[in-house]
Amino acid sequence: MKMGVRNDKKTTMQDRLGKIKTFYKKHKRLPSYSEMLQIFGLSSKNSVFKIVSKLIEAGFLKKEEDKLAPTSKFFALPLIGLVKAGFPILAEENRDYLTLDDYLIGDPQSSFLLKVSGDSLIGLGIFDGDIVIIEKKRLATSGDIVLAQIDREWTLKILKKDGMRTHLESANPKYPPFYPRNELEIFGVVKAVVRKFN
Amino acid sequence: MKMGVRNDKKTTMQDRLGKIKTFYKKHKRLPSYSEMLQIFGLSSKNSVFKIVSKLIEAGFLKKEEDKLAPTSKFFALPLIGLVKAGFPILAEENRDYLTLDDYLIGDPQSSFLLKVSGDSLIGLGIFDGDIVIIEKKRLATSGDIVLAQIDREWTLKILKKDGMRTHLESANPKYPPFYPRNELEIFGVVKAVVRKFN
DNA sequence: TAGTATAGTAAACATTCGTTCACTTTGTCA
DNA sequence: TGACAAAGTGAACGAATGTTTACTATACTA
Repeated sequence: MKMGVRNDKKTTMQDRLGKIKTFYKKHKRLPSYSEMLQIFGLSSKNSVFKIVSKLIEAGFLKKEEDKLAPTSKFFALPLIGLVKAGFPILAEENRDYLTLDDYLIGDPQSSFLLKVSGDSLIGLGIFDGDIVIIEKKRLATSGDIVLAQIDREWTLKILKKDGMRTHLESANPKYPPFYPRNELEIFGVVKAVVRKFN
Repeated sequence: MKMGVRNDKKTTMQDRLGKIKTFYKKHKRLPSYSEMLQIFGLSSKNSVFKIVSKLIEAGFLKKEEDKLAPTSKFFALPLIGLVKAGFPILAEENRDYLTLDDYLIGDPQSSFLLKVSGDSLIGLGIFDGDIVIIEKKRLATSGDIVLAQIDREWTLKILKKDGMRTHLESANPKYPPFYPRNELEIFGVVKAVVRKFN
């Protein structure tokens, strides 16, 4: 059996990669070679050296300027498309990889999260309790979901520019459009929404 | 003005923290002290040493077993609640911090992402093009959103157990419930959903 | 069964690491 | 103006780092 060998090797490698991932998740950094010694239960640094070399070859780690660092493949989750009837839904090939943080957050410096309350945006699939990622900015274009202060009251709504005037709308037929009496100040634009089940 | 001093200091610190964050985002690791020298444009390692000490005090970095590592505050985005009329929406105090990856992904090893196609779950706020986080498992409880194979066809639906029988439902009145002719095999449970706008 | 690649051990190495000490410069407040 | 804290410089240090070389044990292949 030709594949037997390669699979055994692979599982061991995956095991070790898993141990490194666990370490990384806990410590937010890669273990040093000495630490890998303990993690792997080995006793020669050269063993670690070889293992790391293979992980670099496999594309999970990399070196830049002699420093070891994880690649994006190290973090990313496999992203698959739902092929209607096809089988190879979890096959190794044709996989994309995606890191949620990178995918969702453009500029971390100017972003923050907001826990949504209310049902005024259910039409856009934003429910009570969802968390939206907001990018701080004072300008937005018509159709953007904005965090704004309308006549001193904070709200999360859809920005609509009809000619000269600007107003806010809900995504729920229950609520009427909001026309500012005096001020309408925009503080940020919703870039993404996330929701956890259970 | 008492605050003037502290604010000036803070911005400098924030600047430097920002530079470290930028480095981290690019290299997926913290810069060494020598690298910080370049990043900060300084020329004595001891300067870096002092700066790092302050960042540790401020709670952005930490040491464990003599190794420098970022804290969760280093990564996290501020999470705020929408106080109806209150002002201090972006105030430093009373802030929660949240890392999306940690928040959304429970067990990275057994999780993968799936790009949703179709409108069968719009009732749950899961739209065409959204990405769901799925945890691999073969068992689920009634009400879970599951990735399943029903009579050889892959689908993402709500699992319903009515007594002995098990079937799948949509979250869209357009579609009828699906009762398996022969087989119904569960492959994973949807733990979260994310959607990017624009 | 002999041959050979794979995995691990052991010791030695220069390099880089973070830290400490002593000193200088800058800026603020009384 | 003088005093004092904050911010930065420069050199020196032991300790830990990743890498190399040489050797051993295991296991698959022919």
